[in-house]
Amino acid sequence: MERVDIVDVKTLCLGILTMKDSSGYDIRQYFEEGPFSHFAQAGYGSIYPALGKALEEGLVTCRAESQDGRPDRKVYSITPTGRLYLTQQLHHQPGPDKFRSDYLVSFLFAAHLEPAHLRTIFDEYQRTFAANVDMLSSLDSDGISPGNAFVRELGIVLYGAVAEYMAENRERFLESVNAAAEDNSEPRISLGERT
Amino acid sequence: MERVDIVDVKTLCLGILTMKDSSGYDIRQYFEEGPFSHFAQAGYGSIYPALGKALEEGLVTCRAESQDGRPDRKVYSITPTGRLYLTQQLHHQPGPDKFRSDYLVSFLFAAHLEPAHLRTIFDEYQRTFAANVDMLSSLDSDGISPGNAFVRELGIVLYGAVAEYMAENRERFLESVNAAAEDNSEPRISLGERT
DNA sequence: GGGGCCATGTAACCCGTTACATGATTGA
DNA sequence: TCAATCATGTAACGGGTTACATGGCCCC
Repeated sequence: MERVDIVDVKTLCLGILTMKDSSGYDIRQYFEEGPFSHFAQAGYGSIYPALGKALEEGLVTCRAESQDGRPDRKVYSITPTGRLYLTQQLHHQPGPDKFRSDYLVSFLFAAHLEPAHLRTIFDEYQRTFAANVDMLSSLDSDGISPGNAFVRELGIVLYGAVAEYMAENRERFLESVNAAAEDNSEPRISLGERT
Repeated sequence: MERVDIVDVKTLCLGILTMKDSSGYDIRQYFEEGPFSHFAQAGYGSIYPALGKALEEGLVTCRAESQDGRPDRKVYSITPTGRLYLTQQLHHQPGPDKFRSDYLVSFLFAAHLEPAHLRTIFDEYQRTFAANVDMLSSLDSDGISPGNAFVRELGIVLYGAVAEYMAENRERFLESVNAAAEDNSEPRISLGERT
Protein backbone atom coordinates (compact mmCIF):
# COMPACT_ATOMS: atom_id res chain seq x y z
CA MET A 1 0.00 0.00 0.00
CA GLU A 2 2.72 2.47 -0.86
CA ARG A 3 1.73 5.92 -1.94
CA VAL A 4 1.46 5.85 -5.70
CA ASP A 5 -0.35 8.24 -7.98
CA ILE A 6 -3.12 6.02 -9.26
CA VAL A 7 -4.39 8.78 -11.46
CA ASP A 8 -2.12 8.25 -14.41
CA VAL A 9 -3.76 8.33 -17.77
CA LYS A 10 -3.23 4.61 -18.42
CA THR A 11 -5.12 3.59 -15.27
CA LEU A 12 -7.86 6.07 -15.99
CA CYS A 13 -8.26 4.66 -19.49
CA LEU A 14 -8.51 1.13 -18.10
CA GLY A 15 -11.21 2.28 -15.71
CA ILE A 16 -13.17 3.81 -18.55
CA LEU A 17 -12.81 0.62 -20.57
CA THR A 18 -14.44 -1.39 -17.75
CA MET A 19 -17.52 0.69 -18.45
CA LYS A 20 -17.49 0.72 -22.20
CA ASP A 21 -15.26 -0.27 -25.10
CA SER A 22 -13.94 2.95 -26.53
CA SER A 23 -11.52 4.54 -28.95
CA GLY A 24 -8.90 7.10 -27.93
CA TYR A 25 -11.10 9.75 -29.42
CA ASP A 26 -14.09 8.61 -27.33
CA ILE A 27 -12.02 8.65 -24.17
CA ARG A 28 -10.95 12.20 -24.88
CA GLN A 29 -14.62 13.18 -25.01
CA TYR A 30 -15.30 11.59 -21.64
CA PHE A 31 -12.50 13.62 -20.12
CA GLU A 32 -13.79 16.72 -21.83
CA GLU A 33 -17.41 16.62 -20.77
CA GLY A 34 -18.17 13.39 -19.02
CA PRO A 35 -18.55 12.29 -15.42
CA PHE A 36 -14.76 12.52 -14.84
CA SER A 37 -14.23 15.94 -16.28
CA HIS A 38 -14.25 17.59 -12.87
CA PHE A 39 -11.48 15.56 -11.29
CA ALA A 40 -9.33 14.24 -14.10
CA GLN A 41 -8.23 15.69 -17.41
CA ALA A 42 -6.18 14.31 -20.29
CA GLY A 43 -5.46 15.24 -23.89
CA TYR A 44 -4.73 13.17 -26.98
CA GLY A 45 -1.03 13.57 -26.32
CA SER A 46 -1.31 11.42 -23.22
CA ILE A 47 -4.25 9.17 -24.11
CA TYR A 48 -2.89 7.66 -27.34
CA PRO A 49 0.52 6.77 -25.91
CA ALA A 50 -1.17 5.36 -22.79
CA LEU A 51 -3.40 3.09 -24.88
CA GLY A 52 -0.42 2.00 -26.95
CA LYS A 53 1.50 1.06 -23.85
CA ALA A 54 -1.47 -0.76 -22.37
CA LEU A 55 -1.77 -2.73 -25.60
CA GLU A 56 1.92 -3.71 -25.46
CA GLU A 57 1.45 -4.88 -21.89
CA GLY A 58 -1.58 -6.97 -22.73
CA LEU A 59 -3.91 -4.87 -20.57
CA VAL A 60 -6.19 -4.15 -23.52
CA THR A 61 -7.00 -5.53 -26.94
CA CYS A 62 -7.69 -3.47 -30.01
CA ARG A 63 -9.88 -3.95 -33.05
CA ALA A 64 -10.13 -1.64 -36.04
CA GLU A 65 -13.63 -0.56 -36.96
CA SER A 66 -14.18 0.91 -40.38
CA GLN A 67 -17.01 3.38 -40.66
CA ASP A 68 -18.65 4.71 -43.79
CA GLY A 69 -17.67 8.26 -44.52
CA ARG A 70 -15.49 8.58 -41.43
CA PRO A 71 -11.93 7.59 -40.53
CA ASP A 72 -11.37 4.15 -39.05
CA ARG A 73 -11.71 3.83 -35.29
CA LYS A 74 -9.50 1.72 -33.08
CA VAL A 75 -11.77 0.34 -30.42
CA TYR A 76 -10.08 -0.89 -27.26
CA SER A 77 -11.35 -3.51 -24.79
CA ILE A 78 -9.92 -4.32 -21.40
CA THR A 79 -8.51 -7.81 -20.82
CA PRO A 80 -8.63 -9.90 -17.62
CA THR A 81 -4.99 -8.89 -17.07
CA GLY A 82 -6.05 -5.29 -17.43
CA ARG A 83 -8.82 -5.70 -14.87
CA LEU A 84 -6.37 -7.22 -12.45
CA TYR A 85 -3.91 -4.39 -13.02
CA LEU A 86 -6.66 -1.79 -12.49
CA THR A 87 -7.80 -3.44 -9.26
CA GLN A 88 -4.25 -3.47 -7.96
CA GLN A 89 -3.70 0.18 -8.83
CA LEU A 90 -6.97 1.11 -7.17
CA HIS A 91 -5.89 -0.57 -3.94
CA HIS A 92 -2.86 1.66 -3.54
CA GLN A 93 -3.16 4.40 -0.98
CA PRO A 94 -4.51 7.45 -2.85
CA GLY A 95 -2.34 10.53 -2.90
CA PRO A 96 -3.73 13.90 -1.78
CA ASP A 97 -5.93 15.91 -4.13
CA LYS A 98 -4.22 18.38 -6.40
CA PHE A 99 -6.09 21.53 -7.13
CA ARG A 100 -4.77 24.55 -9.01
CA SER A 101 -6.78 27.62 -9.80
CA ASP A 102 -5.55 30.68 -11.66
CA TYR A 103 -8.87 32.33 -10.89
CA LEU A 104 -8.57 31.94 -7.14
CA VAL A 105 -5.02 33.26 -7.30
CA SER A 106 -6.36 36.28 -9.15
CA PHE A 107 -9.06 36.81 -6.53
CA LEU A 108 -6.54 36.44 -3.74
CA PHE A 109 -4.45 39.21 -5.27
CA ALA A 110 -7.49 41.20 -6.39
CA ALA A 111 -5.91 44.33 -4.90
CA HIS A 112 -3.54 44.37 -7.88
CA LEU A 113 -6.28 44.06 -10.52
CA GLU A 114 -8.18 46.63 -12.51
CA PRO A 115 -11.79 46.56 -11.29
CA ALA A 116 -13.11 45.86 -14.79
CA HIS A 117 -10.82 42.88 -15.21
CA LEU A 118 -11.73 41.53 -11.81
CA ARG A 119 -15.44 41.79 -12.60
CA THR A 120 -14.95 40.06 -15.95
CA ILE A 121 -13.07 37.08 -14.61
CA PHE A 122 -15.35 36.85 -11.58
CA ASP A 123 -18.43 36.48 -13.75
CA GLU A 124 -16.61 34.13 -16.07
CA TYR A 125 -15.60 31.89 -13.18
CA GLN A 126 -19.10 31.86 -11.75
CA ARG A 127 -20.49 30.84 -15.12
CA THR A 128 -18.10 27.90 -15.34
CA PHE A 129 -19.39 26.58 -12.03
CA ALA A 130 -22.99 26.98 -13.07
CA ALA A 131 -22.16 25.28 -16.37
CA ASN A 132 -20.56 22.37 -14.54
CA VAL A 133 -23.67 21.92 -12.42
CA ASP A 134 -25.77 21.89 -15.58
CA MET A 135 -23.42 19.47 -17.33
CA LEU A 136 -23.38 17.00 -14.46
CA SER A 137 -27.13 17.30 -13.96
CA SER A 138 -27.79 16.67 -17.65
CA LEU A 139 -26.09 13.27 -17.61
CA ASP A 140 -28.39 10.29 -17.71
CA SER A 141 -28.39 8.48 -14.37
CA ASP A 142 -30.05 5.26 -15.54
CA GLY A 143 -28.04 2.19 -14.77
CA ILE A 144 -24.92 3.96 -13.59
CA SER A 145 -22.86 2.44 -10.79
CA PRO A 146 -23.19 3.66 -7.19
CA GLY A 147 -19.65 5.02 -7.44
CA ASN A 148 -20.44 6.97 -10.54
CA ALA A 149 -23.63 8.35 -9.00
CA PHE A 150 -21.77 9.32 -5.84
CA VAL A 151 -18.99 11.29 -7.52
CA ARG A 152 -21.49 12.91 -9.83
CA GLU A 153 -23.69 14.11 -6.99
CA LEU A 154 -20.63 15.20 -5.07
CA GLY A 155 -19.61 17.28 -8.05
CA ILE A 156 -23.04 18.87 -8.26
CA VAL A 157 -22.97 19.68 -4.54
CA LEU A 158 -19.48 21.14 -4.78
CA TYR A 159 -20.05 23.26 -7.87
CA GLY A 160 -23.47 24.32 -6.66
CA ALA A 161 -22.14 25.47 -3.29
CA VAL A 162 -19.41 27.56 -4.90
CA ALA A 163 -21.73 29.03 -7.54
CA GLU A 164 -24.19 30.00 -4.84
CA TYR A 165 -21.51 31.52 -2.64
CA MET A 166 -20.19 33.55 -5.54
CA ALA A 167 -23.64 34.78 -6.51
CA GLU A 168 -24.42 35.83 -2.94
CA ASN A 169 -21.15 37.62 -2.36
CA ARG A 170 -20.50 39.20 -5.74
CA GLU A 171 -21.42 42.80 -4.93
CA ARG A 172 -19.94 42.76 -1.47
CA PHE A 173 -16.65 41.36 -2.72
CA LEU A 174 -16.22 43.63 -5.73
CA GLU A 175 -17.07 46.69 -3.67
CA SER A 176 -14.82 45.79 -0.77
CA VAL A 177 -11.90 45.38 -3.17
CA ASN A 178 -12.58 48.84 -4.60
CA ALA A 179 -12.93 50.33 -1.14
CA ALA A 180 -9.63 48.81 -0.03
CA ALA A 181 -7.93 50.13 -3.17
CA GLU A 182 -9.11 53.68 -2.37
CA ASP A 183 -7.74 53.46 1.17
CA ASN A 184 -4.34 52.18 0.14
CA SER A 185 -2.84 53.45 -3.04
CA GLU A 186 0.10 51.29 -1.96
CA PRO A 187 -1.62 48.16 -0.68
CA ARG A 188 -0.06 46.58 2.38
CA ILE A 189 -1.77 43.32 3.10
CA SER A 190 -1.44 40.91 5.97
CA LEU A 191 -1.12 37.20 5.36
CA GLY A 192 -3.31 36.38 8.31
CA GLU A 193 -1.20 34.34 10.71
CA ARG A 194 -2.68 31.41 12.57
CA THR A 195 -4.28 32.25 15.87
CA MET B 1 -4.58 38.89 -22.85
CA GLU B 2 -3.34 35.57 -24.14
CA ARG B 3 -4.04 32.45 -22.14
CA VAL B 4 -1.04 31.94 -19.87
CA ASP B 5 -0.78 29.89 -16.74
CA ILE B 6 -0.34 32.60 -14.16
CA VAL B 7 0.02 30.02 -11.45
CA ASP B 8 3.71 29.35 -11.81
CA VAL B 9 5.67 29.22 -8.63
CA LYS B 10 7.60 32.41 -9.35
CA THR B 11 4.44 34.50 -9.70
CA LEU B 12 2.94 32.90 -6.62
CA CYS B 13 6.07 33.76 -4.63
CA LEU B 14 5.90 37.36 -5.80
CA GLY B 15 2.29 37.53 -4.67
CA ILE B 16 3.21 36.24 -1.26
CA LEU B 17 6.03 38.77 -1.01
CA THR B 18 3.56 41.63 -1.57
CA MET B 19 2.00 40.52 1.71
CA LYS B 20 5.08 39.83 3.74
CA ASP B 21 8.84 39.60 3.32
CA SER B 22 9.66 35.93 3.56
CA SER B 23 12.31 33.27 3.17
CA GLY B 24 11.95 30.25 0.92
CA TYR B 25 11.28 28.20 4.00
CA ASP B 26 8.49 30.55 5.11
CA ILE B 27 6.89 30.40 1.69
CA ARG B 28 6.88 26.63 1.80
CA GLN B 29 4.92 26.81 5.07
CA TYR B 30 2.31 29.09 3.50
CA PHE B 31 1.77 26.58 0.73
CA GLU B 32 1.61 23.78 3.25
CA GLU B 33 -0.99 25.14 5.61
CA GLY B 34 -1.79 28.70 4.76
CA PRO B 35 -4.56 30.49 2.92
CA PHE B 36 -3.32 29.18 -0.47
CA SER B 37 -2.92 25.57 0.46
CA HIS B 38 -6.25 24.62 -1.09
CA PHE B 39 -5.59 25.91 -4.58
CA ALA B 40 -1.83 26.01 -5.03
CA GLN B 41 0.97 23.81 -3.87
CA ALA B 42 4.75 23.95 -4.22
CA GLY B 43 7.76 22.26 -2.69
CA TYR B 44 11.30 23.46 -1.96
CA GLY B 45 12.41 22.03 -5.28
CA SER B 46 10.39 24.64 -7.12
CA ILE B 47 10.41 27.52 -4.62
CA TYR B 48 14.17 27.96 -4.24
CA PRO B 49 14.90 27.97 -7.97
CA ALA B 50 11.96 30.34 -8.52
CA LEU B 51 13.30 32.80 -5.95
CA GLY B 52 16.77 32.53 -7.46
CA LYS B 53 15.43 33.33 -10.88
CA ALA B 54 13.35 36.22 -9.57
CA LEU B 55 16.48 37.60 -7.92
CA GLU B 56 18.42 37.40 -11.18
CA GLU B 57 15.63 39.24 -12.96
CA GLY B 58 15.51 42.00 -10.37
CA LEU B 59 11.97 41.14 -9.27
CA VAL B 60 13.08 40.66 -5.66
CA THR B 61 15.94 41.63 -3.38
CA CYS B 62 17.49 39.40 -0.77
CA ARG B 63 19.08 40.03 2.61
CA ALA B 64 20.69 37.41 4.85
CA GLU B 65 19.43 37.33 8.42
CA SER B 66 21.55 35.54 10.98
CA GLN B 67 19.65 34.05 13.89
CA ASP B 68 21.03 32.75 17.15
CA GLY B 69 20.98 28.99 17.35
CA ARG B 70 19.37 28.56 13.94
CA PRO B 71 20.64 28.55 10.38
CA ASP B 72 20.77 31.84 8.51
CA ARG B 73 17.64 32.92 6.68
CA LYS B 74 17.54 34.58 3.29
CA VAL B 75 14.68 37.03 3.45
CA TYR B 76 13.29 38.18 0.14
CA SER B 77 11.47 41.45 -0.62
CA ILE B 78 9.60 42.34 -3.78
CA THR B 79 10.89 45.27 -5.86
CA PRO B 80 8.83 47.79 -7.87
CA THR B 81 9.83 45.82 -10.98
CA GLY B 82 8.51 42.71 -9.29
CA ARG B 83 5.21 44.39 -8.48
CA LEU B 84 4.86 45.47 -12.08
CA TYR B 85 5.61 41.95 -13.29
CA LEU B 86 3.07 40.48 -10.87
CA THR B 87 0.38 42.91 -11.97
CA GLN B 88 1.02 42.07 -15.60
CA GLN B 89 0.87 38.33 -14.94
CA LEU B 90 -2.35 38.75 -13.01
CA HIS B 91 -3.97 40.55 -15.94
CA HIS B 92 -3.55 37.57 -18.24
CA GLN B 93 -6.63 35.53 -18.93
CA PRO B 94 -6.70 32.79 -16.28
CA GLY B 95 -6.56 29.21 -17.50
CA PRO B 96 -9.18 26.70 -16.40
CA ASP B 97 -8.93 25.10 -12.97
CA LYS B 98 -6.99 21.88 -12.71
CA PHE B 99 -8.27 19.36 -10.23
CA ARG B 100 -7.01 15.82 -9.78
CA SER B 101 -8.28 13.43 -7.18
CA ASP B 102 -7.11 9.87 -6.64
CA TYR B 103 -9.86 9.50 -4.06
CA LEU B 104 -12.67 10.41 -6.42
CA VAL B 105 -11.25 8.05 -9.01
CA SER B 106 -11.31 5.31 -6.38
CA PHE B 107 -14.92 6.11 -5.49
CA LEU B 108 -15.88 6.17 -9.15
CA PHE B 109 -14.49 2.67 -9.56
CA ALA B 110 -15.64 1.54 -6.11
CA ALA B 111 -17.08 -1.60 -7.67
CA HIS B 112 -13.51 -2.89 -8.00
CA LEU B 113 -12.56 -2.21 -4.39
CA GLU B 114 -12.62 -4.37 -1.30
CA PRO B 115 -15.34 -2.98 1.00
CA ALA B 116 -12.87 -2.52 3.87
CA HIS B 117 -10.50 -0.53 1.70
CA LEU B 118 -13.32 1.62 0.37
CA ARG B 119 -14.52 2.36 3.89
CA THR B 120 -11.01 3.26 5.02
CA ILE B 121 -10.28 5.71 2.24
CA PHE B 122 -13.79 7.15 2.42
CA ASP B 123 -13.36 8.07 6.07
CA GLU B 124 -9.86 9.30 5.42
CA TYR B 125 -11.04 11.57 2.64
CA GLN B 126 -13.89 12.94 4.72
CA ARG B 127 -11.48 13.75 7.52
CA THR B 128 -9.23 15.72 5.17
CA PHE B 129 -12.17 17.92 4.21
CA ALA B 130 -13.16 18.48 7.81
CA ALA B 131 -9.52 19.24 8.62
CA ASN B 132 -9.36 21.78 5.81
CA VAL B 133 -12.45 23.54 7.12
CA ASP B 134 -10.85 23.68 10.56
CA MET B 135 -7.55 24.89 9.18
CA LEU B 136 -9.11 27.69 7.15
CA SER B 137 -11.41 28.67 10.02
CA SER B 138 -8.50 28.82 12.46
CA LEU B 139 -6.65 31.48 10.44
CA ASP B 140 -6.74 34.96 11.88
CA SER B 141 -8.92 37.21 9.75
CA ASP B 142 -7.80 40.53 11.19
CA GLY B 143 -6.51 42.92 8.61
CA ILE B 144 -6.53 40.51 5.70
CA SER B 145 -7.36 41.78 2.23
CA PRO B 146 -10.86 41.36 0.76
CA GLY B 147 -9.38 38.96 -1.77
CA ASN B 148 -7.82 36.84 0.89
CA ALA B 149 -11.04 36.80 2.92
CA PHE B 150 -13.04 35.87 -0.16
CA VAL B 151 -10.95 32.88 -1.20
CA ARG B 152 -10.75 31.73 2.39
CA GLU B 153 -14.52 31.76 2.86
CA LEU B 154 -14.97 30.15 -0.51
CA GLY B 155 -12.66 27.37 0.62
CA ILE B 156 -14.63 26.91 3.83
CA VAL B 157 -17.90 26.77 1.89
CA LEU B 158 -16.49 24.30 -0.60
CA TYR B 159 -14.87 21.95 1.90
CA GLY B 160 -17.83 22.24 4.24
CA ALA B 161 -20.32 21.33 1.53
CA VAL B 162 -18.35 18.26 0.52
CA ALA B 163 -17.74 17.13 4.11
CA GLU B 164 -21.44 17.46 4.83
CA TYR B 165 -22.42 15.60 1.69
CA MET B 166 -20.05 12.77 2.55
CA ALA B 167 -21.30 12.53 6.12
CA GLU B 168 -24.92 12.41 5.00
CA ASN B 169 -24.38 9.81 2.30
CA ARG B 170 -21.78 7.56 3.89
CA GLU B 171 -23.99 4.62 4.82
CA ARG B 172 -26.12 4.79 1.72
CA PHE B 173 -23.09 4.86 -0.56
CA LEU B 174 -21.11 2.10 1.12
CA GLU B 175 -24.15 -0.15 1.23
CA SER B 176 -25.18 0.49 -2.35
CA VAL B 177 -21.69 -0.43 -3.52
CA ASN B 178 -21.90 -3.70 -1.60
CA ALA B 179 -25.37 -4.41 -2.93
CA ALA B 180 -24.24 -3.83 -6.50
CA ALA B 181 -21.24 -6.11 -5.95
CA GLU B 182 -23.55 -8.92 -4.84
CA ASP B 183 -25.73 -8.55 -7.91
CA ASN B 184 -22.85 -8.57 -10.37
CA SER B 185 -19.88 -10.74 -9.67
CA GLU B 186 -18.70 -9.43 -13.02
CA PRO B 187 -19.60 -5.75 -12.83
CA ARG B 188 -20.91 -4.25 -16.03
CA ILE B 189 -21.26 -0.56 -15.59
CA SER B 190 -22.73 2.09 -17.83
CA LEU B 191 -20.90 5.34 -18.43
CA GLY B 192 -24.13 7.28 -18.39
CA GLU B 193 -24.49 8.98 -21.75
CA ARG B 194 -25.82 12.46 -22.04
CA THR B 195 -29.59 12.67 -22.39
C1' DG C 1 -14.14 27.00 -50.73
C1' DG C 2 -13.55 27.06 -45.91
C1' DG C 3 -14.34 25.88 -41.29
C1' DG C 4 -15.43 22.35 -38.20
C1' DC C 5 -15.63 17.67 -36.79
C1' DC C 6 -13.94 12.92 -36.90
C1' DA C 7 -9.74 10.32 -36.09
C1' DT C 8 -4.82 8.96 -34.93
C1' DG C 9 -0.56 9.75 -33.74
C1' DT C 10 4.61 11.85 -32.67
C1' DA C 11 8.12 14.86 -30.64
C1' DA C 12 9.80 18.51 -28.04
C1' DC C 13 9.41 20.96 -24.19
C1' DC C 14 8.31 22.63 -19.69
C1' DC C 15 7.57 22.35 -15.09
C1' DG C 16 7.12 20.33 -10.93
C1' DT C 17 8.07 16.39 -7.93
C1' DT C 18 11.29 13.35 -5.71
C1' DA C 19 15.46 12.18 -4.03
C1' DC C 20 19.77 13.56 -2.61
C1' DA C 21 23.13 16.50 0.10
C1' DT C 22 24.38 19.14 4.33
C1' DG C 23 24.29 20.73 8.98
C1' DA C 24 23.07 22.85 13.47
C1' DT C 25 19.85 22.91 17.47
C1' DT C 26 16.24 21.38 20.58
C1' DG C 27 13.42 18.30 23.07
C1' DA C 28 12.10 13.51 24.29
C1' DT D 1 20.66 9.18 21.30
C1' DC D 2 17.29 9.79 18.02
C1' DA D 3 13.78 12.28 15.86
C1' DA D 4 12.05 16.59 14.51
C1' DT D 5 12.47 21.31 13.10
C1' DC D 6 14.94 24.97 10.93
C1' DA D 7 17.26 26.14 6.71
C1' DT D 8 19.06 26.08 1.76
C1' DG D 9 19.95 24.18 -2.19
C1' DT D 10 20.91 20.72 -6.66
C1' DA D 11 20.05 17.09 -10.09
C1' DA D 12 17.59 13.66 -12.22
C1' DC D 13 13.44 12.04 -13.56
C1' DG D 14 8.79 11.76 -15.17
C1' DG D 15 4.55 13.03 -16.90
C1' DG D 16 1.55 15.79 -19.15
C1' DT D 17 0.73 19.74 -22.23
C1' DT D 18 1.48 21.94 -26.61
C1' DA D 19 2.49 22.03 -31.10
C1' DC D 20 3.02 19.63 -35.21
C1' DA D 21 1.58 16.33 -38.90
C1' DT D 22 -2.08 14.11 -41.79
C1' DG D 23 -6.42 13.42 -44.14
C1' DG D 24 -11.26 12.71 -45.41
C1' DC D 25 -16.10 14.11 -44.97
C1' DC D 26 -20.01 17.26 -44.12
C1' DC D 27 -22.37 21.49 -43.97
C1' DC D 28 -22.73 26.40 -44.88
